[in-house]
Amino acid sequence: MAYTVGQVAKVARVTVRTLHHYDEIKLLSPSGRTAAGYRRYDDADLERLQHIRFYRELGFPLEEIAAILDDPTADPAAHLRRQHDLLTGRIGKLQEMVAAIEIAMEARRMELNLTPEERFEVFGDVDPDEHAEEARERWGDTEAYRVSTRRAAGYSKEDWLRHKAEQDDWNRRIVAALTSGRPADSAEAKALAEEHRQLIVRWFYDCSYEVHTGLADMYLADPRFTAYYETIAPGLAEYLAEAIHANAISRA
Amino acid sequence: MAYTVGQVAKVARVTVRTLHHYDEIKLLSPSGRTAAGYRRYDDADLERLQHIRFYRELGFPLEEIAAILDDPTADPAAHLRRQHDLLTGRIGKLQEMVAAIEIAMEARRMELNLTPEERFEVFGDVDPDEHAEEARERWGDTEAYRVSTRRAAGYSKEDWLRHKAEQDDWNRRIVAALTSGRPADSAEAKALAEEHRQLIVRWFYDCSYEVHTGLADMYLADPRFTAYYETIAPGLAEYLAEAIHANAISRA
DNA sequence: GCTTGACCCTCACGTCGCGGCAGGCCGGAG
DNA sequence: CTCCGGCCTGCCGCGACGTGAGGGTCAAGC
Repeated sequence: MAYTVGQVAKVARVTVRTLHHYDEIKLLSPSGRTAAGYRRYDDADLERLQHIRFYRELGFPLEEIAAILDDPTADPAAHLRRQHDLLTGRIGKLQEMVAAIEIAMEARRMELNLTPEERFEVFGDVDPDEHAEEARERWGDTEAYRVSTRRAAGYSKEDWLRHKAEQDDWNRRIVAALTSGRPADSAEAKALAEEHRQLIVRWFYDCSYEVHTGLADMYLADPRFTAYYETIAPGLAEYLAEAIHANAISRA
Repeated sequence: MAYTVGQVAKVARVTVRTLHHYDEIKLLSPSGRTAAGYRRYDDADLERLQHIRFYRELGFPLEEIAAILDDPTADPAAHLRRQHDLLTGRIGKLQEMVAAIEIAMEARRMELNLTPEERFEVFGDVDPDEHAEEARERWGDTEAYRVSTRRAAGYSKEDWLRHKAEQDDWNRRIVAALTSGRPADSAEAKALAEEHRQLIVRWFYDCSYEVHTGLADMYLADPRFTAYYETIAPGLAEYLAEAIHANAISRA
């Protein structure tokens, strides 16, 4: 029930120096000392340290942690609830970042560039300035920049032409399927959805069925992607999204 | 296409000082300067800054970020893939922490204490020491500590007795349902599952149907919780878990 | 042409959360 | 009694900026 600094450090995965520091700033002072001046920690100290570690892990400054832990109106259960909320919030934020990365990957794949503002949106809310004022320039005229980044991506010109040919071929075939009235859950449409996924895997990044259906939803939710598909054929975004979902389900 | 420090700082949500710092350590030097010595950033600089921000957000030291970004063998697409992987990894870690919090909440609810080692398990892998050597002492004899923490939780003695009565009543009724052979997806069992959830909500923490089914899985996966329910009645852990799932489905 | 205020520059010192080492005092095993 | 590992208290250093101080720059309005 009583532990030395070393023991505490080991079990809590912190260094002895850290415990000294916490003692110095009175964030966590051991409940007692031995005659020789050795720090003695008890179970309550360990519990406090666990909470400290938790908030620290989430990036809270030590001073704030002290305020949280010394708040007399918060019982232990409240701390657990708060931690639970914090975690789910963080997870949500990270999932948004994942979504942003997937957007970036798809934007790259479609040779569609993002404005600087869009590229940083993931890191927080934008102050509702103009924002879409200069939205026109995101579609055009940066051909030179595109070419340069394309070179940087490590593809040779021939690779790129081959990919473009495959992509064009696929485009033609899905437009044919759409205009000929084949339902989006038909075997043919599903096969085209699967080909779409394979195209991504071969040329860009590993795209599981889960990620693929995520993309499908994105095509509908994000006007930039919807617009991209709509320029190929009206109704294509929705058709493709449905086919992707049907394909994913039938492969599960 | 050309930005001043202030403009970059605004769009990237960093301070001017940070940009100065990145310039000092040559992590991100503006592509040019004006005659007066003003820093001028271009789109490529912004792209680099975006990556820097990303890795920084995930806690990477600047030096390492420089190494990652200056690695000539990594094309832009590879960065996106890497970032995607990093994020999903982080999410996984946070979800484990959520699970640990839920365990802690349930452990608290059941008056079951965790050993110090268990309490810190969430923060990383344990070196496979003895670990369960002294597992016996986690079940017993810390009555005094329990009482003290219970007081700290803000419940009065009467509150606690009322809760205990409710809990005992529920215990009796679910054991009756189990032994009388009522199927776990019967209306009666589902009602008892719902009561279980309400009991948690009233006395401990907000427990959605989602969290509730999470608990059900935990009762089966974690021997500590299984053992707890088994001591009340053999087969109860499984029965309750099934009833909780059935209840959650029928409420969805 | 001149002021004014917002923006930019370069030092340079301060802060936070420790890491790491020096120099010295315990404490139990042999 | 003597080790060796562990503990103690300074104290300096570092990474990633924050925060002025002291001074030049630029576009807008008079």
